[in-house]
Amino acid sequence: MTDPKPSPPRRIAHLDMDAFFASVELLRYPQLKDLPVVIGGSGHATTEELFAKILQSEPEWDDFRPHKIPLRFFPRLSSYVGRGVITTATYAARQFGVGSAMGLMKAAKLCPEAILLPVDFERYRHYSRLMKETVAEIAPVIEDRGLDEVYIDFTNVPGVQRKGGHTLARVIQMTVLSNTGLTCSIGVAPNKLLAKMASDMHKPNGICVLQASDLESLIWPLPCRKINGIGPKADAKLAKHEIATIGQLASQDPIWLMQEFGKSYGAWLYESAHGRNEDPVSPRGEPVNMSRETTFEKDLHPKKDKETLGPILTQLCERLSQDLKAKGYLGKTIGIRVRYGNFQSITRDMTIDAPSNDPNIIRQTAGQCIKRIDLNRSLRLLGVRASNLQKLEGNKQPKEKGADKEAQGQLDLEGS
DNA sequence: TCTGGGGTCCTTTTCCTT
DNA sequence: TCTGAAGGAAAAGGACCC
Repeated sequence: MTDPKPSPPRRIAHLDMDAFFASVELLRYPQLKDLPVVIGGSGHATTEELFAKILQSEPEWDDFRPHKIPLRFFPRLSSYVGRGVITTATYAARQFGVGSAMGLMKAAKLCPEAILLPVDFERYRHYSRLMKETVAEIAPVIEDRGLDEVYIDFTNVPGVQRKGGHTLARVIQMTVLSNTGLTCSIGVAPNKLLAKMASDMHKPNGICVLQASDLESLIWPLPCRKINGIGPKADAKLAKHEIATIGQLASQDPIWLMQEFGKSYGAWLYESAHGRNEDPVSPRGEPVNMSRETTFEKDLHPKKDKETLGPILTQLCERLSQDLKAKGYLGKTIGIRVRYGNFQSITRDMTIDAPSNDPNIIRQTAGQCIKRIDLNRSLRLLGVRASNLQKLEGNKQPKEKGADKEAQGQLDLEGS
């Protein structure tokens, strides 16, 4: 007997919001449209706090509505002091050579007049939820890929047959626009790998439908880096072998790729270059780890700056504990991450007897981990991480062990 | 010279137990 | 008691993503 109903060929969509952070900010501050705006930095005030301060010194100004705030009140890049990078920049800012991941001090030299807005994750999360709820009402099988992206399984959604999914994608695009005020780009293809590349092809506000037969004409001419999973390292290694395009990658001997890049990654490279990918669209499961980290304004020395570092570590542990509690998890393994002045990062972990989300236990364990690093080199970054997570059932809180005396602000750096 | 903060996933190394 | 092999778990590191 044969299968009564052969499963239909997969149709997978990838939805990517257009310049998400910047677009959300422009919804709030439309007066910034067409101006150079960068979003980023770290540790500085929210825009609300900034404006509250500025408005205090301008008693005649009493219209607090965001879209009424005059341009002169917006903070400029030139006035930013400290470390930090640009998370995203508007097109007008990019014309000055300013772009994502660039240091703010460097960007300030290129475009001092650019307006600098702090990252407002709360607001982005709100729009992200709105977008995902909108999509899920039309096509319920979605996979979360961060704030501004989702994969959608179109295969069994009514209407997918029309124009290869183009019509359905248009419906989603229009509904997202109407519910959020934001535009997005959608790619539709036989799998996630190709759908992701397709969504990038007609940006912004575009739709691109790819068939398997488009591989040679549309995918193979693209640079290898366009494959989601080939980063700067792999790309540089491919370039050394004069493999620049996906087509060139596809023509390599798979055995050679596996020898050169490892069995698993090499095989994956070969399959990807041929447009093959069977990954299902699956809703994200439980988180694997949670962490909090911070980069210091200037490098701190574990011994000389002990009084400064201690409270920072304690605060990171408290924030991590709050995160774990808010999401209902316990961590069985607690670890730290440090980055030295030369950007080298190292980690130290420790598995504890009973999983916990207690700030004192996290602090105590992190202190033990710190003892195992080189304490004679200055640190640029310090982070705390909980992994081996276990879901907390109901509202049950774990029995708290006695608070450790050294958990209250002193950096635990010396051997006992 | 500059290089954030969350994450996921994978591979390699180290440590422990038998 | 020592030694070595084997296997698994934990720790460490790295690449990648948004």
